[in-house]
Amino acid sequence: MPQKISSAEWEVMNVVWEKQSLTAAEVFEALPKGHGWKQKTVNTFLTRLVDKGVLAADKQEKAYVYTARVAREKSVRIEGDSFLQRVFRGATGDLMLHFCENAELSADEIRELELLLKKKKARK
Amino acid sequence: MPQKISSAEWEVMNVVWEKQSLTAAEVFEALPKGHGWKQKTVNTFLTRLVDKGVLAADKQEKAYVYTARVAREKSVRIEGDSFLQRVFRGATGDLMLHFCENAELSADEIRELELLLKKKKARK
DNA sequence: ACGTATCTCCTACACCTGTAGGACATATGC
DNA sequence: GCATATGTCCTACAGGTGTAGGAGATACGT
Repeated sequence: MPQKISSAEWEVMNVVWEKQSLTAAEVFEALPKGHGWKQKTVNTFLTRLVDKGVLAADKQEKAYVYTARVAREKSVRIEGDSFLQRVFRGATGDLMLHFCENAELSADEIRELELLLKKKKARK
Repeated sequence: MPQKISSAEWEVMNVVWEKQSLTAAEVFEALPKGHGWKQKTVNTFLTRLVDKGVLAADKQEKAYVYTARVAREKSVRIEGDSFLQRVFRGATGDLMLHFCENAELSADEIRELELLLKKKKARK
């Protein structure tokens, strides 16, 4: 039911989810520089996210404060499933192998993954 | 250099990569039913993929035969990186954990992953 | 050779996305 | 109170995407 979040909108949502509650100016400030987006552009993204029901805009004196209405986990699951279907036709194993091969993982991350796999095996 | 492949186009590419060389009608035939796409719609996707340089169209008598000009592995890497950045800000570990938690994995897949992780650890 | 089935080519159109600009309301410093 | 800064609202516009339709060329059966 939450509508699709576009690529640029994800950037915005990532900062909102992290910082919880911010004004448009604060979002602009917190965004990784390098996109080269103007404040106005960021405002557009915010408005669209509100239209999509992903953000709530709360008028405080002076300016709106934006807050997420959709949990990050939920959006990640939707986007993840979509990616999984599109690119790997739902084969999670293939997906995991791909990222496992094509990515750097810290020793810690590897340990954590091994643990998770062990638990998964045990649960069978 | 290959342009972005849209969601519907991925479906098409998936069958082309699998079957190697097909006509528009064959692609249409091979596509998972349930999209409800008309032949004309599929044709549009094929044309656009040719424009993007992802497919080659080869005029045989009667009809064009389409073939991939870009290796699946390459497109998967590009799309994968983009997804990784967008949703997990580049944190592969988080991505892996997400799919590990949210997905069914066969015993075989788990074994294979464990093996890969072990190799990765060894290579440090 | 003629009708019929195929295929391709060109065209369309609405909605989404990235990218803002300008007008107008409002708060703030002095 | 007035100029200035800040924020919101509405508008725009080109390129990408999903979704085809119709016209015209071509091959095929008889």
